Amino acid sequence: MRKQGLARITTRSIARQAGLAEGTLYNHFREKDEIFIAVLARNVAPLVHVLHDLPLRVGQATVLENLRPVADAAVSFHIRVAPLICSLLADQKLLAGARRIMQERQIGPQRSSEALAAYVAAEQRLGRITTDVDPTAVADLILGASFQMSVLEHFSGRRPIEKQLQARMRRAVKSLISGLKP
Amino acid sequence: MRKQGLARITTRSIARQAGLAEGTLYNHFREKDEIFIAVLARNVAPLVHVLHDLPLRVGQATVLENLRPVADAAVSFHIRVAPLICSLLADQKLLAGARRIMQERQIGPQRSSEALAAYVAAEQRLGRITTDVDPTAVADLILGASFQMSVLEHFSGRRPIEKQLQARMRRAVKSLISGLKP
Amino acid sequence: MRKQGLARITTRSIARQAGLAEGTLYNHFREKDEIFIAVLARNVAPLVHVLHDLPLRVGQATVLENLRPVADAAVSFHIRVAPLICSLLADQKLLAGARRIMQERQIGPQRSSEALAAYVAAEQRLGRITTDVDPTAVADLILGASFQMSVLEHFSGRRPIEKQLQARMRRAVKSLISGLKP
Amino acid sequence: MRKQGLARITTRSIARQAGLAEGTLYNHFREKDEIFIAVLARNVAPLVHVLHDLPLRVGQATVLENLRPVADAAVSFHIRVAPLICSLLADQKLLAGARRIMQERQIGPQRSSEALAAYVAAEQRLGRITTDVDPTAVADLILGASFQMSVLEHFSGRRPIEKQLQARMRRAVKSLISGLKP
DNA sequence: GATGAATGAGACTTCATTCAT
DNA sequence: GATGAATGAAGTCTCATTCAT
Repeated sequence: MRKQGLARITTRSIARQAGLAEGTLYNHFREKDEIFIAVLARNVAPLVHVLHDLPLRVGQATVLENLRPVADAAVSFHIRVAPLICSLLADQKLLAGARRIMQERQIGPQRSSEALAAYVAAEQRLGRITTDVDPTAVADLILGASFQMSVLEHFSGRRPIEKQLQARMRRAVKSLISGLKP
Repeated sequence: MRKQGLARITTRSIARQAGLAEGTLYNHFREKDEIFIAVLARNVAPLVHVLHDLPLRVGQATVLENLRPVADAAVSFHIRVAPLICSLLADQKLLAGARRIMQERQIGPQRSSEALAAYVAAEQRLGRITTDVDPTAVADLILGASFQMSVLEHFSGRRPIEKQLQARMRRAVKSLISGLKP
Repeated sequence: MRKQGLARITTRSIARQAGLAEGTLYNHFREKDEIFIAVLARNVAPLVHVLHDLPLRVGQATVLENLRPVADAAVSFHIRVAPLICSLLADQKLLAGARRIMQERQIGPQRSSEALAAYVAAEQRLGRITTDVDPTAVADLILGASFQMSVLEHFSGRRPIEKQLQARMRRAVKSLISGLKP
Repeated sequence: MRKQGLARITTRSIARQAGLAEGTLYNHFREKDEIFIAVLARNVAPLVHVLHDLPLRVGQATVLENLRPVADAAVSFHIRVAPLICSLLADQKLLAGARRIMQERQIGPQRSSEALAAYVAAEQRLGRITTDVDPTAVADLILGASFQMSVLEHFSGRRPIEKQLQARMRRAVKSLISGLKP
C-alpha cells in the first residue's frame, strides 16, 4: 500500500497484501478510510518525533547539523507516503476524513511546517540564521523540496531509493543555507 | 474538476458542466483520462512558456527578477491543478497515460526541473550565482515550495488565493537567494 | 417481485426479472427502496380508487353491494403484495423509507382503514348499518380478513388464486353483515 | 428481535443481547433460522393453548365469553411477533424451514384457523351461532383483524400497547357477533 | 462449553463506456 | 455530431458461519 500507493487502492488489494480476507479488514477498521489514515499516521510518526525535538536543538551544534535529521526524516516520510498524500488530495471524501482525524490528534502538515518555522525563528533570535529570511518560507522550501523529490521519483516510474534522495535532499539544505548570492 | 480531486469526478459531472450529454464526450475524447490530461496540459502551458524563455534571460536583469516569473507561474500552475497532479500519482493507469503523452510532447515535471536547473547553472557560469549551490537542488527547492504551498492550502480546506500564495512564494525565493547564513 | 415477494429480493433478481442489467435499475431509481415503494404504490392504486369512491355510494344500492368491490379490490391488492408488505415490516429501514414516501403522497394503510370506517359510519347515520358495531372495528375485520387470507395462502406455499380468494372474501363480508347471533 | 424486523437482526446483535459470544450461539442452535423459529414457537404457545381448549367450551357460557380469550391471545401473539411472521413471508428459505417444523409439531396458522372454525361450526350445530355465517370466514375475520391491527401499529411506528389493542379487538368481536344489519 | 477473529459469498451501488436512435 | 439508456465490471461493506484456542 505504501509502496504502490494508489488512490485506486482497493480493499481487495489491501487484504491480499495483508494476507487476510477482505471481510477481515472490517473486524479491525470501521471503514476503508480508517485503514488509510492509520497507515498515514504510523508513517508520519518519525517525522513528527524529529520536529518535536527541534526546540531542544536551538543553539546547539550547527544549523546544518540540526536540519539534517529533519531533511532525512522528511524524505523517509515522503518517499513512503507521497502517493498516499496525493490520494488524499485526489479524493474529497478521504480528505475530509483525514482532516477530522488530524484535528482530533492535533497533527497534520500545517503543524510540521509551523514546527520547522518556529525553529528557524528561534535560531534567528540567537543570530545563527539571518533575519533576511522568512521562517515560514524556509519551512516551505525544505519540506516542499522533500515532497517534490518523492513526487518526481514516483512520476518517473523509478523505484525511489531512500539513501539517494536523502543525499539529494542534503544538497538542497546546504544550498539553502548557502544561498544563491555569489 | 480542478477543485475537487479526480477520484470523485464522473463523466456525468463533466458532461453536465460542459452542457453536453455524457455520450458526446466520447466524440471528442477517446476516454476519460484524455480529458483529464488535456486539462493538465492546458494549465501547464504558461509555466512551460516561462521556463522556455529562461535561457534568454541568463545574464539579464537580476537573478531575482528572472526567478520571479518562474515563481509566479509555478504557483499559478500548482494552485490550479495540485489535486489533478495528485490524482496522477494516485492512479497507476492515469500516470502511465500521462507519461506517454508527456514524452510525446517533450514536457513533464522532470523537464521543468531541468530547465530551471539549467538556468541556475548558466548563471553560475556567469558568476551571478554562487557555485556553492547545486542547480538541481535549487530547482527542487523552488518548484517544491510552490507545490507544497498549494498542497497545504488544499489540505487545509481553505480556498487558495493566487495573489497571496504568489507573495508567499516570492518570500521563499528571496530567502533562497539570501541563504540562511547570518 | 410481486409473485415471489421476498425481502431477500436482490437487485440482481429484480434486474433479471425486468430483463435489465443490474446497473440499469439505477438509471431509473435512486436506490433499491424506491423500486420497492414504486411497486407497492402501483399495486395499491386500484384499492385506493375504490375506497375513494365509497362516499358516493353511501345510501346507494345495498351495503353488501357497496362492500363487495372493496372486498374484491382488497383481495387483489393483498394477494399481489402481501409478501411486499411483510418485507416492509421485516426491515426497519425499508419501513422508514416507505413511511416517509407515504406521508408525502398522503397514502398508507391507515388511510384505507379510515376511509372504510367513514363509509360504515355514514351508513350508520342513514340507519342502513346498526349502531351496535364500531366502524373502525368493521374496517379492521374486512381489511384484516383479506390480508389474513393472502398471508395464509403464501404461508401454505400454494399459489394463491385470485378468484378463489375473492369468493372466500365475499363469504366473510356476508358473514359479517349477517352477524353470529342466531 | 421481536421489535425490529428480522432483516436487520444480526447474529452479533442476538449474541450481544444474550450476553454470549457470537460463536456460542452455534452451540445451541444449528443456524440462525432455528433461533428465529424458536422465538416464534415460544410466543405462539399461549394462543395454541387457548385454541386447544376451545372444544371444551362449546355450549358453555356465551359465545362472546368464549371468543374473548381467543381474541386476547391472538392480539398478544400478533403484537409480539407480527414482524417475525412477516419476516417468514419475506424469506423463502426461512418459510420453508418454519413450514417443516410446524408440520412436525402439528401447529401453524392453518391449524389455528381450523380450530377456530371448528368451534364456530360446533356452536352452529347447537344453534348458538346462526348458520348464515361461514365458519372459515369467521376465523378469517377474527384472526385477520387481530393481525391487521398489529401490522398497522407496527407500520405507524407507534409502540403498540397490548391492553389498547385488546380492547379494540373486543370491539371487533362484538361487532362481528352483532352483524351490520340494522 | 465458550470465545471471537477469520472467512468469503454476496448485497448494493457507482460509473466509464457503448450504441441504437 | 448529439443523445442518454443500457451495460457490466468492479468497488465497498455486511454478516452467517467456522474453528483454533
